[in-house]
Amino acid sequence: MSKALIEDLRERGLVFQIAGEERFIDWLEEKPRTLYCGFDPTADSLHIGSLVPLLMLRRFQDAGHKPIALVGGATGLIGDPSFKAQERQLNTPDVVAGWVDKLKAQVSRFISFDESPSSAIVVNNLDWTANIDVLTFLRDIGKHFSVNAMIHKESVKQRIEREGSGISFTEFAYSILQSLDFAELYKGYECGLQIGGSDQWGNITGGIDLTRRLHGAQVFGLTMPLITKADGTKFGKTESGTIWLDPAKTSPYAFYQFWLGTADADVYKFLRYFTFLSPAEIADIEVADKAAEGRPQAQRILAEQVTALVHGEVGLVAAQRITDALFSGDIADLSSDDLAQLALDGLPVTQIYRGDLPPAFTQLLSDSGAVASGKQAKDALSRNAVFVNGSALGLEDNASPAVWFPKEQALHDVYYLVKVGKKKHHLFVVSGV
RNA sequence: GGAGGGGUUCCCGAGUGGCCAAAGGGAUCAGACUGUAAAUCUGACGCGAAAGCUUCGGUGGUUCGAAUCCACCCCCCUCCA
Repeated sequence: MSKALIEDLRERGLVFQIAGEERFIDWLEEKPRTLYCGFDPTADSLHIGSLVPLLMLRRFQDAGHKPIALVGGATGLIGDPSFKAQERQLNTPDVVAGWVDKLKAQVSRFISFDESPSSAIVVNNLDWTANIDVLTFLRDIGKHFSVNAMIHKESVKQRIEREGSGISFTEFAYSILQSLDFAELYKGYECGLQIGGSDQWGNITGGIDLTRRLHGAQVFGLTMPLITKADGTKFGKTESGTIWLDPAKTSPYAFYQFWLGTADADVYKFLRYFTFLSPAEIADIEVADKAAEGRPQAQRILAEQVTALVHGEVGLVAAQRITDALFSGDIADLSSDDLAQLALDGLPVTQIYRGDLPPAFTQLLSDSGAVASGKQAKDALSRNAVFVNGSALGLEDNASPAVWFPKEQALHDVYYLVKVGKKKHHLFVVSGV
């Protein structure tokens, strides 16, 4: 069972390093084990960077093990310096506490809570760190850490060695807190494995050392590779910012579109990372795509799988409905209800009275957020890249509201669907005379 | 506390009195080609429809004119104590 799990993870390329590798497989095979992964509240939502570890917890749970999702109510107050170029801004305790609650709900959706032995647990490390006093911390915990070893960790090396940066004691001590988490979870839940991104290696091995010193126990660590894109740009960011897991911050439609836009060079790898499709199924998709002309199927499958995982079937259907309407359907066929639904499903929408329309279309577009600035709108207009309900506008129309939104062309009297460029859509609801 | 080095437009990074809204690279946006790809080419890239307005850590000052010079202050880094 567990051998098959590790084999599957290796095939997917999800195993970067294992701490304690010689004994790890046997240990995992022996009986159902407890493992954990930490998620620090650095915002009011997780983003897709946390998806791989979340799914990893699920993969272990599916193989019969018990996952613990740790939300870093304490570590989130400090800030993990690992591979960060700069010291981070501290957030206030009540803000972090609010984020902890949101993250708890979010991580809970990816692992299952039944009454079985492998039922998941969510914990907050503030529970065991909040009341440690300084002297106890320094004497009982700090004594186990060698500063000599800590400053040589790759994760903080840059901050220590490179001119122009630096690291506060606060952040430097972060890895001690995370190490303590592992030891505490071992003590409280017999948790014997911590998983995390490859940047967490130093923090994980710190926890392994501490657990051995405090409890004389051998525990393990497994890291996942950093997710990279073939073009070298950072994974998980787009022009409109981070891709969040919270549908209020990134709509299911935008989320679906993000995955649909995955580069060919990355898409099969991402299928292995982000879905539960077997490596064999994924290989079949790749073969079929190679044989076929035109657009590969992999992006669509990836988008469907991941959107369903994160936003459920309902979210996926909504995302696809908008996608169909905007990219392949005929917008004139959309019913009034459909249009209203698109707005609810995440299509950006602006309501405005006809009399309040600004003097320039570029201004309307930038005010509504459809474009980043009037300059961009102007550029698009001059290249005939702006469409209202399917007909192109030019730069010469910029100052004539009657041309942008002619009454007789309104869909259901009030709707104007504006397209800027190939992919950006914005719905205007224009009322009044 | 002492000595030295820095803070430039989203990022990196040039720029030491006018030719600077500020080189170059990256990122981003739009067009062409396409598959809502990639690569490539073209254009845009502080804000503004425009006239024009606002930037180079902050505040004052010198000057016809300052990102560039002066004073004070804030922040970061290195070494020393």
